[in-house]
Amino acid sequence: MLDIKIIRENPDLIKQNCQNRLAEIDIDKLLALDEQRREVLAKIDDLRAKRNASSKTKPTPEIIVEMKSVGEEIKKLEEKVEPIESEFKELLLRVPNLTHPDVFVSQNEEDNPVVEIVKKPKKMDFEPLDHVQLGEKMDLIDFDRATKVSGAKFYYLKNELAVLEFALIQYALATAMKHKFIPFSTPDLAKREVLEGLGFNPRGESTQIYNVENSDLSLIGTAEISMGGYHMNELLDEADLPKKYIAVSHCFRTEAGSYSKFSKGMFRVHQFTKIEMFQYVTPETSEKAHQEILSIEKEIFNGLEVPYRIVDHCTADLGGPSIRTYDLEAWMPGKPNKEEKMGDWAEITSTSNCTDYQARGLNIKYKSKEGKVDYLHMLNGTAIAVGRALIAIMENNQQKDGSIIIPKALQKYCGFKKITRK
RNA sequence: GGAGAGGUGGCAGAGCGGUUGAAUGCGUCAGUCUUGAAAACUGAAGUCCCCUUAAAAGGAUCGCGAGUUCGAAUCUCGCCCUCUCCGCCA
Repeated sequence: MLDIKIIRENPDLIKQNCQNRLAEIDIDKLLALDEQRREVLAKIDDLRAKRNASSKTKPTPEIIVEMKSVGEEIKKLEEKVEPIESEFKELLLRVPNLTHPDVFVSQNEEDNPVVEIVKKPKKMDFEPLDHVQLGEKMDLIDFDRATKVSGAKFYYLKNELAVLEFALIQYALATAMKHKFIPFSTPDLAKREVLEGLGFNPRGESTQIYNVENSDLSLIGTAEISMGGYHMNELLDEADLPKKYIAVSHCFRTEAGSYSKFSKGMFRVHQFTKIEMFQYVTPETSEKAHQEILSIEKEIFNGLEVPYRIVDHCTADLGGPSIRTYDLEAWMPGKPNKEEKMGDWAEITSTSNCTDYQARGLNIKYKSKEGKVDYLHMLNGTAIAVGRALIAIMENNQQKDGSIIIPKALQKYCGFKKITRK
């Protein structure tokens, strides 16, 4: 969450920021609620001071009577603040983070500037199949039985593709570990307070999150949740920063109301495996850490030999906690673009600098060498989202006969160089 | 799932209705001493809220939430978590 003090002191800036980011939040109402709650809280504090003072001396019968009424007054005021407080908090949680000054301001979500086309798509001298067709032809994915067992937007990986999932995991872990990231395998469920602290809204109307019945647990949509919650309510030492983690988890998303035409097959599903980078850093180093995560993402996808480009989210497309987000978009020859032609760029990774927004929500601080205590900065970034990486590899590396060449970097982890069928 | 014990400051650990924000030890920081360090001695020190240019004052905080009471770390209830034993299980 954002610091209420910043909102109090810069209401116009915050309003403009909300507008740029398509966040419809009534800041005036938030500030009015803030004022109201502080006013009542001040009264409560005064009454409590009175009570505390009296309970330090021996109580006379008269004082006991007087304090009894003070107690009732306090209770009344507490009941009065309660709804104000909860409405205030609910509103505050929805205010997005500030925005990095270099982010392109646009209210159109499609306006993400392309920073760099790192590897261009290669021309194919045959009509490429999409990953669904390839999966069927080479017996690698079973959508129909997944639908039978689990419903729409699930899949079974089969044969070489099942092995490739684990090869991708190992490759992603190994690459990040070269950069001193500590490997993790995480819980796939997390408590509501963790989700909320990180800026996810598990019970909102259009939530992407599955909740577990009769509990306050949710299925995580990303290991950002399990790794972001990892240091909740902790005070870290600056000497121990940065904390660099690389985590494997399953990810679950309801994908309520999402398109199907442009998200065919394995592209947008309810469950997938993802390897995620996460960093806890000092405020001064978070921009550098963000660039580091981006550069590791590039290293990983250079190794996978996939054509890709980098985009820098515009204000309209930024998630609430992030001040800046870069995506890697891979070229997918089997994905139709808006003009219905085959081949389009599609998001395969995303890295965000969430500065102190999540740290404030989860109460994670660090103690500097000088002894100062402050919220630290938190960043996340995809190493590999397995499903989408597989799509990119399959569609770009397919041969005319439907066989698929495995990138060299993966061969030592999966033990084969090509997927072929007689 | 059943039985028992327990959750107190950075850590360990007292306190079990009123002057306790909390003994004591360890650790941390500053000072004295020392060429320097260690030891010893002296002193400082939690976090959050509110109000402030600042300081001071005030409030909250002893797992979380509710209750009893003039007054709760201390009593009651609910929840969460940890440990020991039993059962079950990959």
